Amino acid sequence: MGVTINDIAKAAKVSPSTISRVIANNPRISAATRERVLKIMKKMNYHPNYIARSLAKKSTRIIGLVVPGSTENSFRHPFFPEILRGIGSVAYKNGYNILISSANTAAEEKQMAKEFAVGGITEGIILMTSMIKDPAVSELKKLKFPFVVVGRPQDQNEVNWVDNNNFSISYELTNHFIAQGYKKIAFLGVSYEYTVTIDRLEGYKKALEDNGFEFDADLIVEGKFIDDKGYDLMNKLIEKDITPDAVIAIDDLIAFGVIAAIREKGLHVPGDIAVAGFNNAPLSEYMTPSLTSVEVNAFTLGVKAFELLLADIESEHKSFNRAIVPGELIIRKSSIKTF
Amino acid sequence: MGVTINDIAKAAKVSPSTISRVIANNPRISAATRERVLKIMKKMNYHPNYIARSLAKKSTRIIGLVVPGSTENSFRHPFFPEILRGIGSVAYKNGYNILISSANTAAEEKQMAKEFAVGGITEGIILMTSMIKDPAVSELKKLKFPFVVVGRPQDQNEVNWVDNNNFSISYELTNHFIAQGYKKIAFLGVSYEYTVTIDRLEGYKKALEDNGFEFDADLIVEGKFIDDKGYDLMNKLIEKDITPDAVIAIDDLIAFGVIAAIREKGLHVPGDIAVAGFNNAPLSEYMTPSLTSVEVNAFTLGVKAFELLLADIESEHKSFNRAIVPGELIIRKSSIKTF
DNA sequence: CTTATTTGCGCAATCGCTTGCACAAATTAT
DNA sequence: ATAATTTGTGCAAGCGATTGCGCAAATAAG
Repeated sequence: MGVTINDIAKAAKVSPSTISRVIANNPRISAATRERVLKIMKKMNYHPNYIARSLAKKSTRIIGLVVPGSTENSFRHPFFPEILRGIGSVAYKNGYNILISSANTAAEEKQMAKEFAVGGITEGIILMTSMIKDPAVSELKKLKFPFVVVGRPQDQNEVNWVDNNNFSISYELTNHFIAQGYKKIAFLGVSYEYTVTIDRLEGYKKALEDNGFEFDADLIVEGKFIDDKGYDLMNKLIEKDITPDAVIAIDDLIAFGVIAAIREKGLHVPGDIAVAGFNNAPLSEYMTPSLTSVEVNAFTLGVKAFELLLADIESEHKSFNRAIVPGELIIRKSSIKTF
Repeated sequence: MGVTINDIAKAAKVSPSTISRVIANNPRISAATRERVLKIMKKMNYHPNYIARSLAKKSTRIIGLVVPGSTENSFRHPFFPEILRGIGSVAYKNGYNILISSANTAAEEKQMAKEFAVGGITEGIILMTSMIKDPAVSELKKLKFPFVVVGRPQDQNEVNWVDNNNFSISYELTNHFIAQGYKKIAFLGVSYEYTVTIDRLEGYKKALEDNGFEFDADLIVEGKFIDDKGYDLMNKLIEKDITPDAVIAIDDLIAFGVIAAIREKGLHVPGDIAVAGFNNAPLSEYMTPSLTSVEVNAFTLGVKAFELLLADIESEHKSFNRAIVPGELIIRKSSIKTF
């Protein structure tokens, strides 16, 4: 089918090794033969077979990206594409391509991660998960395969990871409400399986504590990032006859639903209930009222993730590194007290 | 490093071929040895090397995804992640993984597509481009490599492609405005390099024509999907002292900017100027006013793209196929005439 | 003008797995 | 009981590259 290195060798009347060395720019090849070979390669429309090369060199220049659940679900949230953008931007510069796994369950995710690792396809893996106990993480740890996790993992000192300063940014956001005189601040969308929500919840608690507020478990509503709708979560609160004066949603998409639920009750945002989210969804600034949120710089998270991964791949001596990408509180109208 | 098929062979005191046949579930292997080998494989923690297998079998179970410009830019728009979701959902079921190219220029894009194809890495390529003259398309055509284009390509009868019914859906949208009595309908974000915008523009023109309206070139503003801001495009119109009573934006993200520009002039949407977009961005329904748009079912586009590609990869006799995924006009408040 | 280096290239093993062919042993047919 | 099949494995040649080692010719050093 394709023309191989041997075909070129024959045509150029040299050995295949010479061709290989021409391709590799090996200085031991004379300028004359180099030129001649290159010309023949061009004429015969030769292109190296990456699979064969990878086998021989034991290096593929491919990194794996394993996303939680299926790509089908994950990419529904703008956060993931942003990460991918970030990874892609640096990966390209370093000559790496990205292989995306498709898996549906946590078990499959682990399986895919394993195959990527032991199968010799990828040189390293970026794991987009922040589940407290992720089977893929323990698997990769066991295999001693280069990988980095996006989102603080439980065993944070034994893996590479990148994350935001979720604790402090949530602390800051909560303080923003308190400073304006809000007293009954609800926190919606907590899932104890994800460190990201745990960290944000802790920041919230600490802010309450530092301001002499009592923590009220009734103001916390559990729910998942992607699967649950903010509308339903807010209604859970309403059904229990609890009316906060401010709501922190774990994600902007949740916040949108929250606002819808509030309005359905005839109340106003921020007049009656102030609202803020996280992750600064693309359109949060365009809504009415514009939504206070936290920019998590997902793009940068992706960049840092790749950089850590590359360092891991290239380093001789294992060490575990992390990168904390600061989030930025973006105060907009939905959280500003009106008089 | 890893344990190979030979290690297993030695441990099981059989030949490597037998191991390979066990893995391949070849019926000529007796149940007894099969069991024994499987047990040893498990115990020694063996996993097949996909690179070696791919080389031997000349099949990788990987498809390539080539995106226009860099992933860095493309994934900024929700459309691409949606396509990816769709592709991923079917690819997974068929045991395919997805390799994403990162390229910055059209030339690099062509180069990547070529490498994916001739390099033996991928078995087929999905090209996310709808540029009129895409060098990657002609390259792949020349190579006779399986690929499908997302977006109607110029040589639509000589490649596989998927797309929306852009012409008719745009026709419908324009009619929606006309039916309500709008008379001066602007069309923002036309780029003559992309068939998608051309098709939509044609639908718009046809609707004007069918209703006895004269086409007014002054109402057309050129601009690019991702790079240009709707705010600037709308201001180009305003600067020329042209005030339409309705605006069709080539994309919702453009529409958002358009609305901002309109408001800055002290005008109202839809009171003074009605607005509609395309691609039904996730938050279009939540804005105030909610934005009339066209759902393009990008997920389905991705699904169809993969299906066509798979058919191409597996088919003996080449034929060119297409899939038209209907878009749906979603009428919301931004385009409803108020009295 | 030797001897030591450097330069330029070929040999052949290797990367880990697949597969057509061969062939003995076991099974079935005659 | 012999011939014809079927069953179960092994041999060895690929797949298309890379690379350590060796060696002759060219160049530099003494």
